[in-house]
Amino acid sequence: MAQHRNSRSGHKHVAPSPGGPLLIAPGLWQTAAKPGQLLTAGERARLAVISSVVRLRKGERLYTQGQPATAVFNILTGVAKTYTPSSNGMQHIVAFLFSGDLVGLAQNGVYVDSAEAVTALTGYRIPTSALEALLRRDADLEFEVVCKLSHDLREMQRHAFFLGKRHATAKIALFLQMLESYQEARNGSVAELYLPMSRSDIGAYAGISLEAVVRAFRELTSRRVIAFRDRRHVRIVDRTALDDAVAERTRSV
Amino acid sequence: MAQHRNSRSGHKHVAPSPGGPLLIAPGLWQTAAKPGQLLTAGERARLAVISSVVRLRKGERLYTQGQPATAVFNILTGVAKTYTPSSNGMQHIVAFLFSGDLVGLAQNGVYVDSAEAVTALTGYRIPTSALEALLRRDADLEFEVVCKLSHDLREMQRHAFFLGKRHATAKIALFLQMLESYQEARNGSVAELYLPMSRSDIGAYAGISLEAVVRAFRELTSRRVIAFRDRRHVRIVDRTALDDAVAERTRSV
DNA sequence: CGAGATGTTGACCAGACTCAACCCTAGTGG
DNA sequence: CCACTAGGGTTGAGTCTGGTCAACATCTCG
Repeated sequence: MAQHRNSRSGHKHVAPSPGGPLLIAPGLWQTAAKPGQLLTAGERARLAVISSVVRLRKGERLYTQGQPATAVFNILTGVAKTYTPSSNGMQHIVAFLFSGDLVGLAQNGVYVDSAEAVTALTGYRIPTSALEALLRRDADLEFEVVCKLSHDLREMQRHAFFLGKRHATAKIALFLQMLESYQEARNGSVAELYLPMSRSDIGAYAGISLEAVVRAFRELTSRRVIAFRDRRHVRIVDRTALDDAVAERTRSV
Repeated sequence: MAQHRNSRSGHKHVAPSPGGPLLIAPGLWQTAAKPGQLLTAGERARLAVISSVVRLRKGERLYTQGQPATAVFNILTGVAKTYTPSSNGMQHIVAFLFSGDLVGLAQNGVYVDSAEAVTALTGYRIPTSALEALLRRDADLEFEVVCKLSHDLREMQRHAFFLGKRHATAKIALFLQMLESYQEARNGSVAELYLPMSRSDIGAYAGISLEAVVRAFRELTSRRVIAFRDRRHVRIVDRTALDDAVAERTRSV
């Protein structure tokens, strides 16, 4: 792998080798300073040794539900989704995955869902056998994995909470808040949200039809809570009103 | 390390010693023989050293959302629920916890939800500081925790899937299947399901009103899919029809 | 420039929520 | 042993959201 590194000017070149896997999550029991990258340089290097880089185009599969789970994936850039088939041929989206996330949950050696790229994607492919061996040797690294899994668990709980909302508008409002916190954790503050996924993906994630997604967006737009620049870029205009929408009460102007 | 300290007077001591904490989950990457207890006797003993036994009556709190997360709980007997406040003073139930489960998820040192006993409860209270120290020393034990967290993550995904269902009957059918798999993993095969929680708890878990819960139960009963012995005991009569109900199509017979 | 995919809008209708009444059942005290 | 009570549980009537279907608009890419 790429060995020669420039001197300690503090700058790493990104193009060929991004410096190893990335795990992003807030602290668990420590009141961590800032939610950020969990791994030390050494840990990233050790993980990099056992992993390979993957690149996928939009729409390509990472893995398929029911197949033998030979690897876990760590996303570097781009967005992925995991999904399971639902009732009428539709798919239920389990999660959207961003940089610093781990994908590839297994049970009894088999993937429990399918994953595909929502945008162009780069990431690491980490074989499970090497990963397990490494984890059993390196308790500190493994502890970071525990933190990350705990974080993912909380995120799933938020998703569940969100699916429990009755009104489509509340779901969409919560979805926007979720996206915002994701993008803020990665890119710092954002003036404008980017929606990489299609309307039907949002619907499949929120548990509503894509028409309901559109209606909810229209509702929030007409109430001057959000404003679209184009179909993929929104700005949150009135944060208080967005909170009200999440709480499922109509804003009393 | 201290070996035997359980003869301390004044401290709660379990008469029929349960042998230490219990972690129940299926395998992750290995095609494990049987989904069962993950910990070795040694691991259980090491955990027991740092934990204390707790006993709660029905309705008592384990911990409260927002308070400093000083401990994790491991359930031995009984049922607990975790919940967060929802819109209109209602509560959204995040999960029901059974024996072999871990409760007490934290973020930045603070509990992310509240937990209380649904039935009389016994369990272990494991202080986070001692737990973290132990995990960082014992990678194999920690790996079991990784497996358990992965399992919980899958369970949350099932819950989310379940909340995405449109029809109340489908949700209730899925809820029954979930309860069954829980009880089978613990007690072996069960001829009859026990519902320890109230109808409103089921509604708060399923994201529907308690009236809808009742109506769904009535619907399934009148279709001869299930049969109630009393309000807390159900028997699954027609498994195929139950699957059909989960898939949100009416049975064509 | 055209064709297929994606996004938007409207009309209609089924199903779940709300509200309000009533029915059990377990637990209490006479 | 029984009457009483409080809390959950059950049922019904009316309202309203969101699903479905169908038409149309817009975008993307060859």
